[in-house]
Amino acid sequence: MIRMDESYKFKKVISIGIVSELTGLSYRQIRYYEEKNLIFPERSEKGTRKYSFIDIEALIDIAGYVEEGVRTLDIKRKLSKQKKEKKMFNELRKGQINAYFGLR
Amino acid sequence: MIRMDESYKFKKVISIGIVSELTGLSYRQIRYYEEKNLIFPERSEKGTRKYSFIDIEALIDIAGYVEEGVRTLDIKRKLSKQKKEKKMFNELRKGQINAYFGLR
DNA sequence: CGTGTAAGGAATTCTGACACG
DNA sequence: CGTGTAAGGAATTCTGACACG
Repeated sequence: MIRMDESYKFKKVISIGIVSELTGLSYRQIRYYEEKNLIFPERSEKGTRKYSFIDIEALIDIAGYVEEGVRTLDIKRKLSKQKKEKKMFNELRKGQINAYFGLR
Repeated sequence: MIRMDESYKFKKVISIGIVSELTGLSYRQIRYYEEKNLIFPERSEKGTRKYSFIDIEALIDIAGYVEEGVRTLDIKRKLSKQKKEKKMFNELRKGQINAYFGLR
C-alpha cells in the first residue's frame, strides 16, 4: 500500500524481443524456461507473449543457475522456496514496523 | 536513491500495441502526439517504437487535455510547466526530509 | 488541427520438428 | 536435458499520403 509503484514491476507488457535484449537470453531459452514452468508470461489475444520486469529479473536468476549446471526442475524448487522465504520476510517486516510505530 | 524501483517507470520497453491497449488511444493518436513532441519514445534498431510507463501516464493526461479542446501546442506548454513544478516539489521535499532527520 | 484509413513493405513472434548429446 | 536452427505462417509496426474540416 505504501508503494503503489511496485505494480509496474508485475505488469505484463514487455514482448519477447525486449526480454531477450534485457536478459541476454535467446528466444529459445526464454520459451523453454516457460515450458518448464519457471516463468509465466501472459498472452495477447492473438498469442504473443507478454512479460513483466519481475519475469526479467527471474530470468536473470534462472540463467545464473543454469550456468551453474542446476537442472530446470531443481531451479523450479529453488524459486518456489525463495518465494516462500520472501513472503515470510515481508510478514516479519510488517510486524516490526507495526511494533515500532504502533498499529494505526 | 531510496526507491530504485522507480527506474522501471522510465525504462522504454513497451510497444505501441500495448500502449494503445493501456491508454485506449489509437496508433494514429499516439504517433501524432509524438510528432508534436508531447512524448518521446525510443526506437529499436530497426525502427519500432518503445515506450515507458511514464509515457503511458503522460498519454492519458494528454488525452484528457485534447478532449477538453486544448491544442497540442498548449498541452506541450502545460506539460513542461508541470515538469518544472514537480521538480520544485521534489527539491522542497528533500529539504524537509533533511531538516527532519538531519543530514547523514 | 487532430484523426481515420487503405497500401505496401519490413520487422516480430509463433509453433512443431529435427539435431546434438 | 537444454539449446540451436530452418520453415512457414500469422500478427505487429512503419511510413507517407489522401481525406475531412
